[in-house]
Amino acid sequence: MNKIKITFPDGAVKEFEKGSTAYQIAQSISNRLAEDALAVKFNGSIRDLHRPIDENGEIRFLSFDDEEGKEVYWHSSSHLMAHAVQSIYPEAKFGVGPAIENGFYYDIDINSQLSEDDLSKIERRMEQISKENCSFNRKDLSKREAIEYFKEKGDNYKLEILDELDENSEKISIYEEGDFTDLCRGPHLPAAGKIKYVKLLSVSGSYWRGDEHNKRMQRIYGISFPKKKMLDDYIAFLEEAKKRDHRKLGKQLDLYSVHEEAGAGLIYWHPKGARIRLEIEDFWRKAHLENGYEVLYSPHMGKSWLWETSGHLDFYKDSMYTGMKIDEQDYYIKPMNCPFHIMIYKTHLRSYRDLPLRWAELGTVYRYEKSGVLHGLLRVRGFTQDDAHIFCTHEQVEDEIIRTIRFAKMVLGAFGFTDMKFYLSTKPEDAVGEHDLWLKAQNSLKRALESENLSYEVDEGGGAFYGPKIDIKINDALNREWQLSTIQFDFNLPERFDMTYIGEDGKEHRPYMVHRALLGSIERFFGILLEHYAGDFPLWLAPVQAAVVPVSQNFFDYARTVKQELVNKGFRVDLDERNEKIGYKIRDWETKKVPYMLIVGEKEEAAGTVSVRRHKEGDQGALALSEFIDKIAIQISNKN
RNA sequence: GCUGGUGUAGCUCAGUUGGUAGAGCAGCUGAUUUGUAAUCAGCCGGUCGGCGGUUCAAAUCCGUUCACCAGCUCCA
Repeated sequence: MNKIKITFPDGAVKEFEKGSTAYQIAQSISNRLAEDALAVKFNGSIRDLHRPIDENGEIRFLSFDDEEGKEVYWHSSSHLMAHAVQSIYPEAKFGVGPAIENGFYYDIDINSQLSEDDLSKIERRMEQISKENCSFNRKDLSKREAIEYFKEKGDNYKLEILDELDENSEKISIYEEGDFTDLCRGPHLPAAGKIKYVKLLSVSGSYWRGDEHNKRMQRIYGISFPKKKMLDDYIAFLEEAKKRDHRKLGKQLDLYSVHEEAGAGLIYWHPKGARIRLEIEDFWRKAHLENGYEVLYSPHMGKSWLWETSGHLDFYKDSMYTGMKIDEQDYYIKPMNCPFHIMIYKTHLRSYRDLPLRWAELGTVYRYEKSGVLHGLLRVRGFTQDDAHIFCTHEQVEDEIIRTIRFAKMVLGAFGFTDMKFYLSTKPEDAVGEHDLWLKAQNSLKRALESENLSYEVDEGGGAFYGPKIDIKINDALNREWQLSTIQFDFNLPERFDMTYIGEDGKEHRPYMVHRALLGSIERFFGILLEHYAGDFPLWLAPVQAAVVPVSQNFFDYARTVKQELVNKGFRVDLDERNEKIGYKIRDWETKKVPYMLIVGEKEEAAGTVSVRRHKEGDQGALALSEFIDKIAIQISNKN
């Protein structure tokens, strides 16, 4: 048989010569398809467009709109970049160069330190090579041949990779692109010419195989697109993200600070930042009390007994702040709240009738984070978790998980996060607890997600050592993903602290324990929220909700009565009594991102109105003060 | 923690080959009494991140330390 049958995505089946390439197949359908395709998926596996096809099967052509097509595009781009680097620095040796979520990188070993200027040099060289449109040619070698080849080149990195490849199961392939050759599994674009718009973003240090004891390499990050508009949009996105950086906005809006002299990773909340935090916490507390939780407070430190019992001193001592001696006893600052909640649990003999217990605390903890990982509010050394522990019976646990998921959706939704993804993490290798228990727990998490009709991804082996978990990630206004909520089983602590309850049968049983945080930490959540809203907080969170701006000193009296009335109604209002022109004041309050300005002058005083100016929108015209009050009261209750 | 980079006034930033620090904004004072994104003038403000060294002389060169930035690793 010299014919093969190819099935297309629309169900059509056509015959082709055996050994036809995917490119030829595409061409026979339409030249357009052949031009747009980046690679193909044949019988479920991705391949180059130019590899011959010898068997019947299903074919799908991948474009830049497909995640997989994008990956091929960016992976080929990383090869193009390496090619360009090699032509400028012939002595360069290459590590790995994969596609990543947004673009690609390549680890490069050269002696000179690369700068921004060098990046644009490499960029231009890439454009040149792209114009030459040299093709990516695949060659299949045996492992022996490949080793021979890279030995000759003196390329130890590739030899090291080859060394770990399984001789039998994998055919080794290399790709040639002009005079550049690289060990690679592929697939690749047909030719470099498809890579049109390239931006090299940064260069930074990395290590061979990510191990700091190994040789240091330089990693160049870049991104590329087939259309100019796509690149422009991406660059605009980067600029927007930079503008929203919470560290920048935090300073600009006077929300928080960190002090070199006082300790890295420790956050100082200024009045306006604290005001927002207060609103977040008030909402949080009220929501918990309304949803069957009770609120606890616990100490910031405790004797070493707590941490020996919990196991933290064994497992996590390096992340705990050094203990201190008080009355010949060792004390530690708490890195988590759980043992304290367990202490409260154990103050009574608990009955199955008491369960479930849902105990929440805004608990401030301290963890030693390595200096290099600190990052504004997102990674700090002292932070307040919106922690809760649910103690329940085996029968109750599934309902409790469902309740928690619903509650999380409500709480996150209040902050404008409605786009969320769910992840189920299962048993890791170094787990504690019986396998049976794990399976049961994982199944109840799974059933909870499914009964709520939530689609989720499974992270095999991604659970904590003490239990499986559900994580919730949200997408912010720039469509960036952040992990906020986590719901975790714990098989470890109930055992270690010997927690029990008396069941219906009059016997002692071990309660189930579930940890959960919805916002994660208040600090980190605040940073994410700040970037999400770009500092334009909704009215219910805004530290100053309205500024009363008199046109001149003649109207200060009226302005004061306006302010007072709003303050009496519980709104947060500033009065601008500065001796400045109105244009100056408006500009100033706009830059402070205050949601409303109330301009008052002769007309307003005579009519008992205020001229309303909405932040970013401008003049809204005059309203009677009472009308304005009604309007914002509604807005606040809708959390807009 | 590791690699590279950065650190100058409250903020944003200038500062030539080493000769002893400057702008704009903010702040203060005065004039102006203002109608929807910057009124004018004057003044105040800096151990040039800290410590140590080289030098007649250091913001500038060297060492060290702290902090920040990008990334790596890590994130119970």
